Amino acid sequence: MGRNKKFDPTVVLHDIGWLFIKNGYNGTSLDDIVKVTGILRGSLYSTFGSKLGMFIAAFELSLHEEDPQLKWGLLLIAMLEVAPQSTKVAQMIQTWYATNQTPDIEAQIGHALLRHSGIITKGE
Amino acid sequence: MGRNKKFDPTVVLHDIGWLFIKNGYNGTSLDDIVKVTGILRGSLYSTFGSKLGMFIAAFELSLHEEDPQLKWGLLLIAMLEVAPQSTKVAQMIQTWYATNQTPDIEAQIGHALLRHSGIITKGE
DNA sequence: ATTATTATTGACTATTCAGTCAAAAATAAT
DNA sequence: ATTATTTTTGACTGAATAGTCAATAATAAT
Repeated sequence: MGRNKKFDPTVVLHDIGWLFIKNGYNGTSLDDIVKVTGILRGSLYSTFGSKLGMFIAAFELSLHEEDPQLKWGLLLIAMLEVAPQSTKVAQMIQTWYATNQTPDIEAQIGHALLRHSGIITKGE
Repeated sequence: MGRNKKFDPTVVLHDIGWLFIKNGYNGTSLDDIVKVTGILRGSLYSTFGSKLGMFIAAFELSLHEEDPQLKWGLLLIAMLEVAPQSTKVAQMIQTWYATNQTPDIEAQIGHALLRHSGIITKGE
């Protein structure tokens, strides 16, 4: 009963995820998110609860999906910016790490960060 | 002529550096910096010009010093948070990378990030 | 001792921030 | 068609933000 959402949360979370990757977590404002998604703050808050809720939902989505760019981008931001202020995010990273531990995992992370910061590109 | 500084900029930059490591760049406010250093904003601005100037000075110092914790902490923050909004910082990282490129550099970066985020500790 | 120069002080500003909420709109269920 | 329920809307709030600046204090150079 009542109306249905006008937007697809999954689509919106992709937009939000890429925005966090571009600007960082603390570097992204809610006005930025409103602008990028076209969804007004009230709707965003009623769906995701808080800015942190938006990050967590986008991060979780990225872990259950195929796009490695999105996943690595959000992982880096989660590790460096968000984990210190959210035990839930810290636990999510822990879980991911426990599941994905390989001999070259550190090199993979380092590679992702070098790519993220633009110091190396594609093949390099 | 005129009075000399009451504080040692090098000491202050260490305090600022550790604060940036703890809270991130965008997560650190000038009130935080004032509190930690005991130096009022006017003096900080007349010495370092801007918040970005404070980061750059602390980062540069860390690259010319011995403390690896400080250096790696600021490198991570520089790569993930600051480089996207400062070409100067991006160049500093480039220069550092060109000079310190080794076969295991990516693993080193990944290791530093895992440590920073508390996912691994000391020996692990 | 005077003075020109520099540093300190901290109140102030204008802007941006995350988050709220009452009203309006839409619609699923009956 | 009515109604109960949900979503949307966007103006609003109080707090925090980076940065400024005129006044004051200190002092190095003369």
